Amino acid sequence: MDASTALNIYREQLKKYIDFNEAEWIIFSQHLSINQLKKKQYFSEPGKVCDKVAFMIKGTVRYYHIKDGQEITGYFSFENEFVTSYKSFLTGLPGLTYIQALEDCLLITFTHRDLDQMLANPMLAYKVEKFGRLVAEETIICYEDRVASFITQTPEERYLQLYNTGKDILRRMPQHYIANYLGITPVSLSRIRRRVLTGVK
Amino acid sequence: MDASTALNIYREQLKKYIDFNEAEWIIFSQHLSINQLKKKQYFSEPGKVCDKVAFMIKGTVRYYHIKDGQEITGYFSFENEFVTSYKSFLTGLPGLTYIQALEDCLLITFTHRDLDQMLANPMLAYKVEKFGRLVAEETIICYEDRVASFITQTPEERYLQLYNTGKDILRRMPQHYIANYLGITPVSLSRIRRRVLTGVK
DNA sequence: CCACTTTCTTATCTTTTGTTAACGTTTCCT
DNA sequence: AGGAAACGTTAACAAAAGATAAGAAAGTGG
Repeated sequence: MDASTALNIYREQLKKYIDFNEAEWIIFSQHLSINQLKKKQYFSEPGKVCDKVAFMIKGTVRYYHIKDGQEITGYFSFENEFVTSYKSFLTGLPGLTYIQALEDCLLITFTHRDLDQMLANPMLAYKVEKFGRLVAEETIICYEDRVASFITQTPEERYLQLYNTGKDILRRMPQHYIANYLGITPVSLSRIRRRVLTGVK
Repeated sequence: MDASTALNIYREQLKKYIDFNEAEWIIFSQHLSINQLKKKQYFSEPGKVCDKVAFMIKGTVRYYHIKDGQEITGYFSFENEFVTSYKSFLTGLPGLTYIQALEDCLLITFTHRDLDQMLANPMLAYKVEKFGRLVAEETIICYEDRVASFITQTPEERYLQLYNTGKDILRRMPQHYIANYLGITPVSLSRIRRRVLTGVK
């Protein structure tokens, strides 16, 4: 895929949040970069500041932490979703999360510095503020549901909910990553699946 | 406390996000209401749209769901924090959460309709957009940490972290609410506390 | 001030999850 | 193609959490 196709996809997807006119888009797009990741490359690593927000044109990433020498996968991103270590990006402090490409990825990114420049530009400031607010609000809604699932549901119920709504994750991610995502071990998820899918035991 | 004192506190606290000049504040504050809740009254209830964002001047609330006839407390808000059922407010759809006063509360609120009016007012739009973005981003950071705690920590580790950083919750909330907040039962938290605080068993 | 509710702990028992290890299968890499 | 790594399941055991109930302590509201 060439750069201009990718940018057009981005512009189209952004209409969900904000509709730039031609003049605005010319300036906005000057702050964008194309970023390609080979499988297993990192978009972000613990100890480093994640100073970019990416939009996934093609590919998938997973977010994971290391605890006691073990990888624990907390999240995934797919096509047409944003990718960043939000807290690190917003605070400018080093993050704790690996963000790793699971397939070759094509990303469109802007840096925090570019964001600041856009917010300082009267041509763009208002729409970029709105863009930021809407993306942040959408993110909050996802988190609200996710936290509620940890508070009110058992691991088995979380799996069933994912089974009914999370086809992308189930289809495209290995099961031991999904187990982490649900807050349980891979062995435990294997047992839950036997209970749920076969009715045995 | 009288209304003007409360509004001054609000204005002062908002400086963390945005600094309104006199003219702006006059307009902004016309969209604010004072809202008092007696202990046990509800700020929001399941099945109803939460169409207000509140700022807590005085008091505390808890957020809870009902599951299988049981209350499950998911969150708390204290003085100088925002209070809303974010998803319901943003989508305009009925929420699932009770937000209940645990003490008599003094709140400053604006409705979604007022927010729309402010965003439509060129005098305020830019600063209110920014205000919304910054509050949303702060909320995301809290959620990111909270989800990480469910993914990477055991209930005991979550309790210890709260013990080291969450003095307000520990000091002001009954233990069975805290248990829910940590994603466990009150009985289980009582056992964890014995293990942790006495070293027994 | 007294009854009533709420809160917390403890005990017992059951269920679930974690841990570790083994095994077969699939996928990956060169 | 062939060796290595990754993946999913299962088993056995230990550890933890859930459910339920009982009782003590603290707080609440007439």
